[in-house]
Amino acid sequence: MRIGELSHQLGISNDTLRYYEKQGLLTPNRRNSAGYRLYDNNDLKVMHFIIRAKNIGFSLAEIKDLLLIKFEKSSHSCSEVKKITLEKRDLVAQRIKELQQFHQSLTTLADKCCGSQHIAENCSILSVLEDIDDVT
Amino acid sequence: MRIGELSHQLGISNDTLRYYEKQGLLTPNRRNSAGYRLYDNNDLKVMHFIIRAKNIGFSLAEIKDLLLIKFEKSSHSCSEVKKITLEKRDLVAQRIKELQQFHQSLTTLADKCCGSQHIAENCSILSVLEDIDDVT
DNA sequence: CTTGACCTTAGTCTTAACTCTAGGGTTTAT
DNA sequence: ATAAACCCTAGAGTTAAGACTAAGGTCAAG
Repeated sequence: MRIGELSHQLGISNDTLRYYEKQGLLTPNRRNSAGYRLYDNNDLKVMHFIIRAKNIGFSLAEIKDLLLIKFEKSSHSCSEVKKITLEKRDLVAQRIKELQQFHQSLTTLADKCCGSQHIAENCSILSVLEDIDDVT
Repeated sequence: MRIGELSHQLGISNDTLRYYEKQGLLTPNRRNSAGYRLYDNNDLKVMHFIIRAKNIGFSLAEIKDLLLIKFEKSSHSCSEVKKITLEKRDLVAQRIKELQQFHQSLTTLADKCCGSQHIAENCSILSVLEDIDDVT
């Protein structure tokens, strides 16, 4: 498929795809005679991965690292790969924990807010900061 | 406390604190005779909140929104506040789900990688994209 | 009473991640 | 066969979130 079709499927712009290519994230392996980029289904999958990683908060440079994680036919580099992967995973786990705390904070806020009208004057993010700090 | 002490406690720069003030996130309520900013313990708490929200991926503009969430002495605005809060919370929940999927993907990758030597040639992020897409 | 650490504002610079523009070639539908 | 829709490259512009600089005021120690 050409760039327009891929970008449309992904809901991103052609410019973004070309930018990612420039950053070394995804280069389509073929061009047609006119020089148009030709993407395949694997490219689509890779882009899904990239977009997901980006939403999670990885930078393009980090995503490039992730995409470059590969077994290099030696057990040495393989264990290195595993180490990197587990480090990234721990990072993700840490973020999950933080998000869960934040989720709890917002729940606390929503509960205080309007749940019972008579404590409505406490209805502010600032009023739950202590709860948040307790969790942290 | 003055700006230097606060920034030191938080592990951020004075510039960042002044920048946040410019963006309307946190303005210390007092200055000394020389014009130095004077922060108190509540400011410290608010900054902890801001930093946590930022780590989670909220933009400064969004954090400002969060900090402005307040009960306006009318049940109408209070229900509005609750709506906004729950929307933000849903957003956080969505991100938690995505992160969990990503965590699973990285686990799958690490397991494939070096776990048993004979499948080591599959040791690449790309080789688990299908698993990821199944989850998605 | 001066030296060094700290603070002020205003303004410029940087980086990441796009986004847009100009100027041109290609494909497709009518 | 031509207009509309698509694609190309190179390079400039934009935004967020700071970091840095200049030029100066303040404060505590020796």
